Amino acid sequence: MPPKSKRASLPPQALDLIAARFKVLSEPMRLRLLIALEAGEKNVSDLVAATGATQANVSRHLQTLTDAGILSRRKEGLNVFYTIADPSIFDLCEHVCGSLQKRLAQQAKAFGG
Amino acid sequence: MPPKSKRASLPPQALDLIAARFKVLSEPMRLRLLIALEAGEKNVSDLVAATGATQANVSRHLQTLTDAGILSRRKEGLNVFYTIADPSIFDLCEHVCGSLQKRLAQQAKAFGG
DNA sequence: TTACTATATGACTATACGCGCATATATGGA
DNA sequence: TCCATATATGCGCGTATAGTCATATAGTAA
Repeated sequence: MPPKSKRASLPPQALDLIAARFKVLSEPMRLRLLIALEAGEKNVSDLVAATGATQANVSRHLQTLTDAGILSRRKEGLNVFYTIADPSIFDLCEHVCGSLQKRLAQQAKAFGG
Repeated sequence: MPPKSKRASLPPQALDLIAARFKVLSEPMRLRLLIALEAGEKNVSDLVAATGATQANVSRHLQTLTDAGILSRRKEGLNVFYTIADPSIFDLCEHVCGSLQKRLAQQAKAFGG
């Protein structure tokens, strides 16, 4: 998103793209896959083991993340290895987490914690 | 999200919260409302005019954003005014936009643009 | 070739969600 | 009181999507 001065005139198309990006990150299982991949390249079987999900389900989510440009694929024999292609998403996640922590802390205080 | 060193041990519950946050931001209409509100407090009628959406639809999205702690409500007579309660979301949006621009530029170059 | 492994995908179900319509709930004025 | 205005909400529809199961595809080895 452009800086504030230009934001109000964003074409609807651009907002759709930004929203789509957020949507890709809005599934816990996909976040799990990303975190598992932060330590480095892994193949599908590794990710199935790391997440406890079905192989089919893992494959689908990996496809979604790859289509979004967040992951990249590398085929090697029978295996397919996935890597983080856009590390900036972790900045995003940390940002969100900070915001959530602040809010939860406020709520806790309001409750008398 | 915690820094990389602690990220791998995040409880599933935390990931659900983060994913939920992203989901709130994954609707173009909600982004439109946020951008409209960045200029300052507005009531529902203003936002209906600004977005061209139905009053019912605007009300629903405002509720979603308020429940997420992103907006805050202030009632004044017949009107209800909404404000950005968590300005940090704009940092998020800019981050996403930068990432998208980089990727689209690469694709354009790969296409011979 | 056949058998085996790793990954992807078609079909299906269940659920969630955005939207519109109508209506309910305030609040203020005559 | 009665009416108008501003906002919220119950209901239904259509669509999107996560998940599972079974199967297809691709690569390896014998």
